[in-house]
Amino acid sequence: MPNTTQNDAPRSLIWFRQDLRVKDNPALINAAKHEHVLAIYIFDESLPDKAKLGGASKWCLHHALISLNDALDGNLMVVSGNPEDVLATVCKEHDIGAVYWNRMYEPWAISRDTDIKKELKSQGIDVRSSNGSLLWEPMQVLKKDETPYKVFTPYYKNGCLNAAHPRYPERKPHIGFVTSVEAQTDDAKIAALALLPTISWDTEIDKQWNISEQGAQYKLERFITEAIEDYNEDRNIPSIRGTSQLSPYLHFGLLSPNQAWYAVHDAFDGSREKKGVYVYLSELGWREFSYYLLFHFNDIQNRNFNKKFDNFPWQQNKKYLQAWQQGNTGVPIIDAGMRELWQTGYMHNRVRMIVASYLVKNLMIDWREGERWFWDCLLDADSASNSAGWQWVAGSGADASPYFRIFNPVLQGEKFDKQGEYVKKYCPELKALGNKYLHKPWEASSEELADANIVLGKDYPGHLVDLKTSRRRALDAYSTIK
DNA sequence: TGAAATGTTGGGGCG
DNA sequence: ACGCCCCAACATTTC
Repeated sequence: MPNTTQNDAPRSLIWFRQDLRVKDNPALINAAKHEHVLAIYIFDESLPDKAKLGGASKWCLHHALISLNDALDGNLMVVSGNPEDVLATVCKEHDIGAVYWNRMYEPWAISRDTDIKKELKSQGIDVRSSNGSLLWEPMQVLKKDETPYKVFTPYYKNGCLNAAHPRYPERKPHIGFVTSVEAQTDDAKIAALALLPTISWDTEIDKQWNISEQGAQYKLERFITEAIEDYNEDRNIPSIRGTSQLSPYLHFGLLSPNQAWYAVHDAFDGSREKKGVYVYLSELGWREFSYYLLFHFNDIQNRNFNKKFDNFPWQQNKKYLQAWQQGNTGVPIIDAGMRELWQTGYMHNRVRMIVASYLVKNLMIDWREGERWFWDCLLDADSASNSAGWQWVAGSGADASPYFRIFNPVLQGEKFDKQGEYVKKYCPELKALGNKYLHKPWEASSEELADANIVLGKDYPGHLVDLKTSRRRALDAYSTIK
């Protein structure tokens, strides 16, 4: 940080939030320059509804905290409460002279942090925030006229790629901890936050995800050695591991985007020529763009970016919404995706787009319903990416997919899940159905269904809505607002 | 990071 | 050999 002299208070505090790692953590590096460091995580249950974690997210957080505490040799103080009160008390009790954190960009977090900064400063404490979760911060990328970009490509190419290079990842600093019984934590103390589910739906998830800083590094290495070269093609196929699967780690900051960005760059000698490399880096760019939009146009979580959509005749239909949520729409690729989400807390990206298009267009249900369900169910739930993604699909977002671009889930299934491996994994009742009707069982004859031991409406649902007429209906609705 | 509708072309069957 | 029709296959436009 230029032109700032280091505060020479002997004791500093680092407030961990969504940066649960010891490597490449700017706030931790700053805090560690002091003789003694108090590390704290504050679990706040009084957050606004929009910010309250869903079950899968909580599960992730639990493991992330265990991992962080471990990396800090048991010196992560873990408490429940209101951050403003907790910080004021802890700073007093432990004679803290400087407080550090990495910035968050959700509007509620910005206003909370602003208040806390003011309060702590009034107590004579030095407070500094750093950038620990974005490659380029929203305020530093603007058009020539000083206004924010609204279209991805110029934002990324002219704004980001021409700006100063992102920070190169830094090492874990040497840390001298405050010695205090109160600041010592064991696993039981983290367990007491009750972040784990009371019924154990998480055994499957447990096998698939190693939520730790080390686990993030493994995933990143696997991605670079095994998947990135064919990323451009393979990322579309839900039955294979063609995507990076780094989103949960990025969300909680077990991995910084800088670590991902430079690991990929360095592995390919700094060249972006390989298609998969270029495309992956631009996916990190989309993540940046989501935060950028959230920062500059801060109501994208609740409001249509494109105001025309305020008049869109969304349908309220509990039955349709529930069928979608439970994976009982009768459209195999949709149901497989929604069941994957429910069972594993994750959904393949291609399938996320397909199920979102189906909800918003074929069922004509408000994107906010989908956004809320994803928020509740996803391990990697992230309000910036989630709201930007849903608005993109709905057509109401900045640089969105045009409304008339409607996915046909049958064609998408036939294109990206040819052999039905993905569908059959989550809809095992369709196991014996041949490829011809696998993605459209409602068109199979009763003999073919009988051969596959399926009675539609009993073993597997009949389809909720006709794809052709519901598509037509959505287009007609769109013409009323354009 | 669509899909359907519509338009164009060219080969082959056929009188 | 020729024109006509049909219809894939591909291209373009439209939603």
